[in-house]
Amino acid sequence: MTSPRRSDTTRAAILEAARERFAADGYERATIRSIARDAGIDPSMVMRYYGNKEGLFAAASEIDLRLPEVGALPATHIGAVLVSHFLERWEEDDVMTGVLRVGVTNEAGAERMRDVFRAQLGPIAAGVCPDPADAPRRAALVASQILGMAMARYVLRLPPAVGMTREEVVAWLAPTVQRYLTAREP
Amino acid sequence: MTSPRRSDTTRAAILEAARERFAADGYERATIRSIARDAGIDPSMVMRYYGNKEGLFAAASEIDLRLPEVGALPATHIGAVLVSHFLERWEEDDVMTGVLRVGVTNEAGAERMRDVFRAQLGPIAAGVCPDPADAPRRAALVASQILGMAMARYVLRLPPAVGMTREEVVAWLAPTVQRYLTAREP
DNA sequence: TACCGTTGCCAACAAGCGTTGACCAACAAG
DNA sequence: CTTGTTGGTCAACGCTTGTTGGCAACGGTA
Repeated sequence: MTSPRRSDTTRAAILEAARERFAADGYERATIRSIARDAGIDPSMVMRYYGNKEGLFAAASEIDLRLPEVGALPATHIGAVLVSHFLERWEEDDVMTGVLRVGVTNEAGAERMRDVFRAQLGPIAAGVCPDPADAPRRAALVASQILGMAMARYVLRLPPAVGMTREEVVAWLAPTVQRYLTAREP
Repeated sequence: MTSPRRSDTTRAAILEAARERFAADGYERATIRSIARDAGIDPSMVMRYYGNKEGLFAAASEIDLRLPEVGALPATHIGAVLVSHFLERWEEDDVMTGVLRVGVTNEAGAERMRDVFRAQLGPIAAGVCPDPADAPRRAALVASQILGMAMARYVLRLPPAVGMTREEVVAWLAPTVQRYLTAREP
C-alpha cells in the first residue's frame, strides 16, 4: 500500500547493519555510530528514520519463528521437528542471536524474547500437551533447552557444543523436547 | 599468609558491590562509578586496588561450583543431584548470574564461563558417562540445559519458569541431565 | 617526635556516547 | 523556472565513561 520511497535501500542497509552489530556486540556496544559506519551513511540518518536507539532496536528485532502449524506435524516427532527448526532458524540470520544478546542487558530485548516464546511457542505446546492448562510451563521448559543450546553454541561458544553437527544436536535434544511437551508427568 | 591490611574491608565492599552490579546490569552498564557509590567510596579506589575494570571483573567473578566428588554420589541419581545443586548455587549469590550476564557481551566473561564448565563439570561427566572420550560433549549437553534454565529463570525471567518451584524444576530437568550423562546413545 | 607507607578524596582529563539543528543537493510538481 | 519535499552531510551540544595525578589525613615504627 505505502508507496516505495527513494530511501528504502538506505533504511534496509541500516537495519541490516544494526542486526549484525546487535548480534555481535549486544545493546550497549552496538553504537549508532558504528552501525551508521557499516551502512555507509551518517549517524543522524539513523535518528531520522528510527527516532532513537530504542526505536532502531525495535525495528531490527522483529522475530517470526515461522513455526509450522500445530496440526501440520505428527505429535510423535514434534521434538525432532522443533529442535531442527530452531537450529535452522538460529543459523540462517542474526536476529535470534541479536535479540538473545540484547535481552540479557536490555529490558526491551528481554520483553521481546518473552513475547516470542509465549505467543509463538505457547500455542504449539497447548496443541500437543496432555493438559492445555499446563501449556505455558511446557513451553517454558522447551524454551529453556532451546535457549541453553543457543547460548552454548552461538553466544558463549563452548567448544564441544560448537563442534557437534546439527544432526547430533537434534538426536540428543529431540527426546528432551518431546518429553517436555507430551509426557503426562516428569 | 599475606598479612591483613587495613583496607581489607574496603576491598571486600568493592567486590560485593561489583558482583551485585555485574549481576544486575551486565558488563557495560555496571560502571565503576556506580559500583564505587554502592561501596561508599571514591571511584579512584577501585582503580588503585584492582587496576582497571577488567581486573575488577576478574576478581569479582571467581567461580567455584562446589560440585561434589565424582565417587561420592550414586550414578543413578546424579541427574537430580546436579540439577538441584545448580539451582541452589545459582540462588545463593550473584556470582553465577553475573558471569552469565557478562559472558554474553564480554570475551573475558565468556572465557570464564567456558573454563568453569570444562574444568568443573567435565571431570564429573568423565566419571559417569559410558565412554570417557565422549565426556566433553556430555558436559556441554548438561551445560546447555542448566544454562538455559538459568537464562529463563534468572535473566530473561520467563514467567512460567520463574513460577515453577525448585522441586518442579528438578523433577523435569533431572531425567534430561541423567540421560545426557549416562545414556549409551541419544 | 619525626618519619614514611597506606588510605582516602577531589578535580580533572580525553574519549566516546546519543542526539540535535543548520545547511546543501537532488528531484518532482506547479 | 520556481517551489517545496526528500535524502543526505557536517559540526556541534551535553553527558557519561574509564582513568590519572595531586594532596590531605592517618597509623605504625624508630
